[in-house]
Amino acid sequence: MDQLSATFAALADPTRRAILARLTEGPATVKELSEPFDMSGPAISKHLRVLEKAGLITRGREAQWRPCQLDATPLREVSAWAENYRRFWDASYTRLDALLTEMKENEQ
Amino acid sequence: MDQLSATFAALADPTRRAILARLTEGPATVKELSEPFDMSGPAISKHLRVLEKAGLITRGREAQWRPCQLDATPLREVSAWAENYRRFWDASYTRLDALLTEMKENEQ
DNA sequence: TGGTTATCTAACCGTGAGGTTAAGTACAGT
DNA sequence: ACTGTACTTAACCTCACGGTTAGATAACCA
Repeated sequence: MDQLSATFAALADPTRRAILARLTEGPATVKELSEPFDMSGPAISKHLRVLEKAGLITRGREAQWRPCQLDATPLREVSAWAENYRRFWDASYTRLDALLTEMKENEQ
Repeated sequence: MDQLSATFAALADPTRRAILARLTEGPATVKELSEPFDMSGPAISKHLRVLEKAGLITRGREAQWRPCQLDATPLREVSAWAENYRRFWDASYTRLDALLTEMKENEQ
């Protein structure tokens, strides 16, 4: 699976997006991350594994804790990918497109 | 499944992203969209169904054709979501963050 | 040493995703 | 009316996902 697909797949789950949102406030242990969810530990562990494989988090070791930290690097690609479609949803870009089309037609 | 999850899930497949890319050049029939892929018709039909349910394409009817058209509206949400993480990957934002942190520490 | 806490691994389960083939539907052209 | 083209539906297969429980591992604490 390519990087971008892995990133999108990781982001497709609301639990994982919530974990990322929590990590914007700083590192956290697995226990802390699992608090908000009515879900078993292993389930959270699996989500963290998915996020780690997608490169969205990194994990350390401190005694019996495995602190998680956000790594937003893959989101740069997501943002860049979406940007290529901005002109298809952004009204001002649409107007610009229309203007350019009109100019192109007039010059023929 | 919520809208954002559906959008991310739809984008997680490279075939579907390629279809969207093709549709930026204008509407296309199912046959045209399936040309680049070594894949059966029904497989493409399923991908189009996923894209349609995610609101990323709209479909018309013209005789025996079902032309597909890009609708990038859901990508606005994707872009907005990613923007919330920009400061975690963008170097200039990182420097700004560091500066703000330093200022905050100094004023205490 | 024993007990508690944090976390992961293993085995399992139900469901849905992504693919196939075969058959059905709908329209066009002759 | 017949044939071909475009597309969908139905049935099926395989496999990965998201969850579970039970047991293993590792570190701290008394």
